[in-house]
Amino acid sequence: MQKPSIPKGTRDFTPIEMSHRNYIFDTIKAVFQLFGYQQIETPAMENLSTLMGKYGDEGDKLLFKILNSGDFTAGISDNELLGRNSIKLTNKISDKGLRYDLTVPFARFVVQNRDKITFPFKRFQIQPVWRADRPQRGRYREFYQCDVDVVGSDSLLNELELIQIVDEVFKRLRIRVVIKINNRKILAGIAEIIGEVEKITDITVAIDKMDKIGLEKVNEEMAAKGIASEAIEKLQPILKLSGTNEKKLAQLKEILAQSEIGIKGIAEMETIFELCKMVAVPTSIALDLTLARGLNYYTGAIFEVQALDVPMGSITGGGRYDNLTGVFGMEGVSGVGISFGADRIYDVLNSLELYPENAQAHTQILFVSFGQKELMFSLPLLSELRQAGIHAEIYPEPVKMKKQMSYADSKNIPYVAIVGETEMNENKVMLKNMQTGEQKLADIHEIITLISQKK
RNA sequence: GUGGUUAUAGCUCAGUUGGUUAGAGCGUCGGAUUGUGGUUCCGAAGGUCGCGGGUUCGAGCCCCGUUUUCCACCCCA
Repeated sequence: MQKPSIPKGTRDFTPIEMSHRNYIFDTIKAVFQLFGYQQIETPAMENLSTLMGKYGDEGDKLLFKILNSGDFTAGISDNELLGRNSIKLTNKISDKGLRYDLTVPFARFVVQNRDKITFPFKRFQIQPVWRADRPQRGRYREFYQCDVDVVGSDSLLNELELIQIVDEVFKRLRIRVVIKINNRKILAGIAEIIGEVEKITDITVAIDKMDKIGLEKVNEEMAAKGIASEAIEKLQPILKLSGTNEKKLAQLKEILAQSEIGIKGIAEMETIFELCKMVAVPTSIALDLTLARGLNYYTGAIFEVQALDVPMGSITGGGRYDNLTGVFGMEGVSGVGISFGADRIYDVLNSLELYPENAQAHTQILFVSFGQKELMFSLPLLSELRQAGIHAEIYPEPVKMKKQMSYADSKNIPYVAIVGETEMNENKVMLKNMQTGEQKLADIHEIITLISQKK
C-alpha cells in the first residue's frame, strides 16, 4: 500500500484551521461589501492564450499547464516529439492552464462581459491561484487571493478607497501594518532623468531589493545589468532620500523638474496623501521609492502592505494599471486594485495567535443515543432546536455513554441532552452543562431559551 | 531553474564508533466505571526506519541515485 500524499506546496485544512481561515475570508469580504464592491468568480482554468505573456518570461514558466484530453499526441509528428523542444511541445499538447492571479482573468472577464457591466465597475473576487514556484516560507503553490478592483475610473478617489479598505481590514483583524506606496510614473521619471529609460525594469527590480540586500548590492546588480555608472551615480541621492512623505516629495520635485511624467507622478502622490489626511486614515502610509513590484502592467500608484510584528513578505499588494484590458482588445479602460494574500495573512495571524475566541461555529448541543425508542423521541426535538437556529446533532450509534461524552468533550460541545426511560416518561430531557457538570431535567422550550441566551 | 537541509508509530521526537528483538510522550482503542466527558490507574494495537541500489559478516546509522520537507537565491501574495 502506498502512503497518501499531496502535491508539494499544497495543504489540507482541518476543521479548526478552516474556521480560522473563514474568519479571515469573512472579515475581508465584509469590508469589501461595506465599500460597495460586488463579487464575481472566474474558472480555475483559463485558456493558455489568455495567460501566456502577461507575467513576463518568469511568469510563463510558473504557470501550471493542463494536458489536453484524449490522445494529445495525435497531431504531433515523430520529428517534433524527438526534437524534445519542451516549449514548442507544450503548445501542442496543452491549451489550458491554472490561473496565476485574479487580475488577468478579471481583465478578460471585463472585456468579455462588457455588455453586462456598468462603469465604474467595482468588483471583488476571492479564489485560489496556482504557481509552479518552489515552496518556502510564506510561499505556496496553491493560495488564495482576495482581489478588489475598480475599473473604468481614473479618479484618485479609488486609490484612497483602497487605502481605506486596507486600513479597515487590518484594523478588524488586529494586525499592525504599514502601507508602503510609490508611483510608477515617479520611477519612470527617475529613469528618464538618469538617462536609462530602456532599463527601467532592471532598475526597478534592483532597487526593489533595497530592504533586503542594501544599497551597495543594489548598485552592483544595476551595474551587472549594464546600467551606466554615471546613471547609477545620479541615482544615489534619490535612493538616499529621507524624512517625511512631504519632504521626500518636495526634494523629488526638484530632482525630477525636467521630467514631465515624473512631475505627474509626484502630483498624484500629493493628491493621494491629501485625501488620506482629509479622511484621517489611521494606518501609517510611507512613501517608499524603493518599492517597485514585479508586475510590469502597473502605470501609476503602487501599494504594498507589510505586517509590523511578523517577518513576512508583503501580505497585500496592488496598484494602478492604465490599460490592462488593452491586450484583450478593449482600449482606454483604467483600473486600480489590490490583492490581499489570504494565506500569508493566515500565517501572520497564526504566529500572533490573534483569533477571536468563538471563531468557530461549533455544535451547541449533542443528543446521546441509547436505542431505537429514545431515537424516536429525540429526532423531533432535534428538528425543533434546529428550527430555532441552534446547532444540534445526535450521536449516530448507540455506543457506550463514555464514548459519546468524550465525543462531546473533544468537539467542545457545551450541552449534552440525555434521554432515557425516566426522561421520556416526563416528556423532558436531562440537560447537562459540560463546563460546570450540572444537569437538570428540562423541556424543549426551556432548552431553546437557555441556549439562545448563551449565544 | 540553482545551492543547502530534512525524512524513524496517526502526531512530536529519541536512537551510542555500524552490532541481537527499534524506543518515549501525546493521540487511538479496550478495561477499572452495564445511564455520564475533561483528572487518575491498568492494558492493547500501531513501524519494510521515505523509496531504490551499493559497501559490510552485519546498515535506522556509511556511500550513490530518487522523491519529499524546510531554508536561501531567482521571482512573488
